[in-house]
Amino acid sequence: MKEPLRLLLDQALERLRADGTLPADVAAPFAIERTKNREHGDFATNAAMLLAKSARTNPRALAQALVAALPQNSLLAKVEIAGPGFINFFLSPAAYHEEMRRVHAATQAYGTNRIAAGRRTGVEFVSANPTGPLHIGHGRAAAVGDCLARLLAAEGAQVVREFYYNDAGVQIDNLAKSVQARAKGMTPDDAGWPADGYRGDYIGDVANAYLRGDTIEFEDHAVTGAKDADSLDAIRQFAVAYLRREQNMDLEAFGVKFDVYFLESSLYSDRKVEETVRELVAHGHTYEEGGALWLRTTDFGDDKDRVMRKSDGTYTYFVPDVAYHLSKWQRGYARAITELGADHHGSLMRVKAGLQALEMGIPKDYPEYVLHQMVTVMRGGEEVKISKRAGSYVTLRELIDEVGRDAVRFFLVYRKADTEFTFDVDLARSQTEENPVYYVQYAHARVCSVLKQAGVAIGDASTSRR
RNA sequence: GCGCCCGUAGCUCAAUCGGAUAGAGCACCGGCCUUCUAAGCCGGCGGUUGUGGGUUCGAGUCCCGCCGGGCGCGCCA
Repeated sequence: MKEPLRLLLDQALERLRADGTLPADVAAPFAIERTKNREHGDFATNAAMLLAKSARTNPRALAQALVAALPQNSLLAKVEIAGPGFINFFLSPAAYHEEMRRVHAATQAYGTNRIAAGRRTGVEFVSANPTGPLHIGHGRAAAVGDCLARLLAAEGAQVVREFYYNDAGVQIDNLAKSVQARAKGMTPDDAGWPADGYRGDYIGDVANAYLRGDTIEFEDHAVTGAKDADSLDAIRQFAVAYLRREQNMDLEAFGVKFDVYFLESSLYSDRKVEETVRELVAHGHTYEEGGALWLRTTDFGDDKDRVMRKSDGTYTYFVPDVAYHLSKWQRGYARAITELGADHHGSLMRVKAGLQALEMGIPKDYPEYVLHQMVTVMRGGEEVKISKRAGSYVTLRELIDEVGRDAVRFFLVYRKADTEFTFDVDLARSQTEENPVYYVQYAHARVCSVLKQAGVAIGDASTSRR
């Protein structure tokens, strides 16, 4: 509806330029907005306020001229000038009828546009380490990231949903050691339990499956438990496969599908990490000190330099992260969006600094970050504490089973991503008007009922599960 | 101590690029069931936008200080 209004205004402005009311060369990025207040009509524009100065008149007088110059049309019932020089548009019933016809004709495509037509856009989200079941925080990431991807697609972008697996490195070692300890009959409170081991009960499940020789099938691989508690390598492979499959099942239950699962380990096997380091060294943004290789991130706005290669020869986590984001650029993502928990915001600066230090013409704001704040779970009026000691937390799967997929997704995108959020399980489950999900469902039921009473066939839009 | 995010009605939160009288839901108070679901509708009450300055025609929004909360600050990820 803004487009026809903009067209009318453009014509009016053209007339004013033609008759000399406005200088021939002025243009202003005026806005057409929905009004906040019904008394101000349906839409309003600030055009007169923005152009008054160059017309050498006051906003209200210019607004008068603009309104007088508007072409005749059937969309507008009334046009008023108000306040400091706003022009308020009141739509005619015919305008609404016309819009209804457009909705009906466009069906699912209604409201989409081509702003980002064909633009290759990578949206990375969740990216949980395969070291345990997904929790509510991952759920927020999944819901926010998936909505973002859908919105971008609705703008015509060519969206790729991407999940980055940290399947190499210390955390995975800790996982393997934990499963091994379980397989050897230890429990987390025993003296010999790995120092940074994972303590959750699921570790025992993984160990049992491994010892039974279960076969894990996922993403067209299959891994079979070797039953050998001494083979840390076999355990690692099995455990990662087991937990990746679990996470994939959680995500599927949540209605989120990824196009690319990108493995950190591939960055090593494809020599991308090496290549990245070589380029950074070649461009002179590194130095050696204390047996370690440092990246001069302070050249790019960081508050201190960061170690890239530790004195033991291994890389710190952000180096593959830079290599990963470089690969996004090399794979042709004109736009890359990385959705992260706010507790990782410290890594933003490093990754961006790394990309800039490569001197490959990657834009300064690449990638774009979307951060979400922490989620806490309330049940029975009390916060459900995450027990680090027991390794227990409320899993995404439990929440989906308990309150339903759509309700969980609804609540997780109901608030801005950058404010902390408390998920009240009892509220989400309640069948009362305090539960916004219930309220929305009721509205849907009423619409269906009205259509039924009217004898109108219920089409795709109203029977869609979405 | 430093960095990032947040602070708006009793509660949970909106407020588009800095624009009009800061809006919703819940809660509370009052009205409304012979016809589409009362799981509802209508009305009312409710605000020093944490606080003190600044910028300007105009600030919840931008800048500086302070107060309060969260997260981060490793040759961990």
